[in-house]
Amino acid sequence: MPIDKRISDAELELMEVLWAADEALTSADVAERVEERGWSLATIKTMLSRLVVKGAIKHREDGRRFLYSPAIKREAYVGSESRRFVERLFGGRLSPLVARLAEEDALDEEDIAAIEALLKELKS
Amino acid sequence: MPIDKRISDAELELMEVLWAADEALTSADVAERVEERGWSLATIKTMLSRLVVKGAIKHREDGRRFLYSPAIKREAYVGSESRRFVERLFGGRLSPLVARLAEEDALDEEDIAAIEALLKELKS
DNA sequence: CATTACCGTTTACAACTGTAATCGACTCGT
DNA sequence: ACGAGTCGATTACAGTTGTAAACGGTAATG
Repeated sequence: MPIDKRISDAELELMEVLWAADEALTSADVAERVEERGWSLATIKTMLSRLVVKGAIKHREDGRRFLYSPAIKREAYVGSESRRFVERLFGGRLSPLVARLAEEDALDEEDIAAIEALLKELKS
Repeated sequence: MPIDKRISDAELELMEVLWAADEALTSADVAERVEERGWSLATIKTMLSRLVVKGAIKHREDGRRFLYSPAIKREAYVGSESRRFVERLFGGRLSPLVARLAEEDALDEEDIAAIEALLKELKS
């Protein structure tokens, strides 16, 4: 199902943790995996609740804890955000984005080669 | 100078108007150019003030009106937002973004050709 | 000159964000 | 069984955003 509300920056970090996990996680598990952010456990619980309300994750009860897991796929989210982004700043076209990043030296050889390979693939 | 605060979605629409104009515009001029959004003039004035505070635009007095113009270049803004975006969702690499959009059929022949040309250019 | 029109500024207010303390309920160790 | 710990839920609170009305001053108009 598609997401109705947007996912904020901080929330996205929790999503990444859940997407990366192969199993559903408790809030404590999540906290442990974003420890470097220095968020209090309370903060993480708040964000998890908000993500549930937004429909981005779901939880299953396990005793008196919740086990959280993504309700949307990363590819779907990333895809819609990407479309939104190129729409917003580049009139829906990807090439001006590539041009801009190239101009900013934000592309290295490896990336260039990867993109070329992708495009070659596409044309077949 | 770099932007300290982020520019919101609605604000960006006003920025686009100012970037597109060849001369500084009054709030009424701006309103006229985003008429289709149905914003009240008051709303537009609020957003312009906020943009001034954010340092994204500046204004020059002309009698008792202000003439607004961008304080940052579109390329600079778009560049930093783009870097931020690929950083946030693709670990700073552009190729996965291209892959994702390709997967979503968000790329047409024309776009692909344009990107290939760009890359060819880059390698020389 | 009084009224009207038009400025930018100030104030408003709800939704969303970041960040967290507190609360009521339950469980676990001693 | 009692206190300590732990859960999720509720409440908090400032900053941002979207959206706009109200305000105070000046300029134009009749």
